[in-house]
Amino acid sequence: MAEPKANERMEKIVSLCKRRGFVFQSSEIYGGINGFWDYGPLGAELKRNVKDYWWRSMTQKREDVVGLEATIIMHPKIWQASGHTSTFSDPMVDCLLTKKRFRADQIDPQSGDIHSYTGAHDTVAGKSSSETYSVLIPTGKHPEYARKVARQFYAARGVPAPELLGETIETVKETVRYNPDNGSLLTEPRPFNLMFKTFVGPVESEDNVAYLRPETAQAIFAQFKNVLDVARQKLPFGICQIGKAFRNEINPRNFTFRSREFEQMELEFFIKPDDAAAKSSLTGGPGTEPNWGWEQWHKYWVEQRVQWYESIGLSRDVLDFHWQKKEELAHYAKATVDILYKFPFGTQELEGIAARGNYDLTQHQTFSGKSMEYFDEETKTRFVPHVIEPSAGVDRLVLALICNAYTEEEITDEKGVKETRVVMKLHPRVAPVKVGIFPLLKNKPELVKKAQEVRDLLRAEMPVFYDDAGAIGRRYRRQDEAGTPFGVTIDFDTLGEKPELKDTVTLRDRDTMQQSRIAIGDLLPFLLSKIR
RNA sequence: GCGAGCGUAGCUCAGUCUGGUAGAGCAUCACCUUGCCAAGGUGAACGUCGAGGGUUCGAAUCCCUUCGCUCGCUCCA
Repeated sequence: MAEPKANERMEKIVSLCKRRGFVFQSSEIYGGINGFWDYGPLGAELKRNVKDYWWRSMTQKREDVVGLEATIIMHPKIWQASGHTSTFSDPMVDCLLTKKRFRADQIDPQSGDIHSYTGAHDTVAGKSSSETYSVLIPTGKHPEYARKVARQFYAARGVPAPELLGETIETVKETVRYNPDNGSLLTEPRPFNLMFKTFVGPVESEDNVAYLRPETAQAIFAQFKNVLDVARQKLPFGICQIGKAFRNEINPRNFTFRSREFEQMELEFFIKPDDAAAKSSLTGGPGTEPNWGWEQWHKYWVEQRVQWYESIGLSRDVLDFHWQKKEELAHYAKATVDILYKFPFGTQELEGIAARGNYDLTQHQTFSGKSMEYFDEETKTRFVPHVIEPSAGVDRLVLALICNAYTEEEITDEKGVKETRVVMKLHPRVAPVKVGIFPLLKNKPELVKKAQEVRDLLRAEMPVFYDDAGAIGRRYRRQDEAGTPFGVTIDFDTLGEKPELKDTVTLRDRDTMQQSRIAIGDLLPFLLSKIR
């Protein structure tokens, strides 16, 4: 449960995101658009750092994963094969009395007597309604049951003491048009297309309907054979992709957490089926066992991913893990682990790591008629590879990093005055700006000149922010809110006022506010070691 | 999609009940001041009060519609 305090915290975070330029509402000048968000200067850097680091962790630091960048719009058959066309367009119906919503295909067929009315009026109040309405009751049940429900319906439409008009009774079998709970008529089924639809080519005809992808994963399966042919990889190996996905969420919520346009980082790690793996003696990728089955690979990837989160500042104690129970699993999944973050608005999923068997490749083999089989030279067997899928939401992760970094500290200065310091304790790896550079005083040209030299030295290698406005303490605090992990101040000692300190600067640590003296020549190696 | 609440300067909010042509604090910019942890001085800029329509001599304020945000329900592949 989100307590009021948690809600307050979230509001402060949203406010800081706007004030400092992490996140803006999309199309704000036109009143905004529900479920879409933009990243401002700091947010864009932060998100890019997250994606770059993930990409490097997958493709650069491993031998056994290669990248892919596929289009957002693909052949519509892909979504038939994946099952999205059917499961993403459930018709929904609402109860006309209670407004409760049902999936139309989940209503049990019922039989009984339908009592229909052409309207109702209340002569005393002088109100009437000509809306038609009907109620289903089991055959033989007293008609008053139906009339009671109908009176409630008309009462809710402004007829205080309704006298029912034009009652007719009809016996029906196997209807799904009535609410099983109270017999009330439901609305007409309305399609809920959770995939964004568009048309390829200038003519809007049913023949050229296409969809904006609701996930990036299917492109990996669809291109599996091509990648296999060119990448000189043997099982086990993975294909990863970062890209936009689109879902027409019924109800976007919780800031950027559930957006209609969002970005995913997905890996499909292909492995041998257990029986083929058991016969194997060749080693796979670095640090891997030759004959691991899907359970071991699944656990391996869960651990890999948790370590990755730790390396950007999300420790195990702010994460949560949910091993899905048998009955929660999608029918094709053998196991799924959700990695969750404890957001102020509740503990919510960042990443799902699913063991999907060979379901997806088999589906595409069936729908495309093209073989998805892999020939294992060692065991001389042919099979459709199985897959482990770590699938993470970039925007959710960025939001988690922002929430996790947001810190308010009570500071007591030397005069004993208390104040609050707001600091974004982002890990240096993902922080948008790595170092702030400040001349102690801006009206001393020699300080400014030296500070600009330091700025030019560093900005070739990392994002820096140069600031000479106002008091030095104020500049430090401004960078605290931006999450800049280090501050460098150029003072008169840098210029050689005390000869032994010539060409040294003050290095200030964001989290501890500790200051130390460091030679300008040592700055770059020091900073690079912290941000890589 | 339903219900409730909210929407006024970059941010936090007052003003709305009792219509009379928009305010505070912080932030921003310039100059002065500045000797390492923000809120000294002087000056400046900043809102068609979410949008549209209506009532009225006159609307931030009353009415209707709409968009957005929050919470609950629903949904969650």
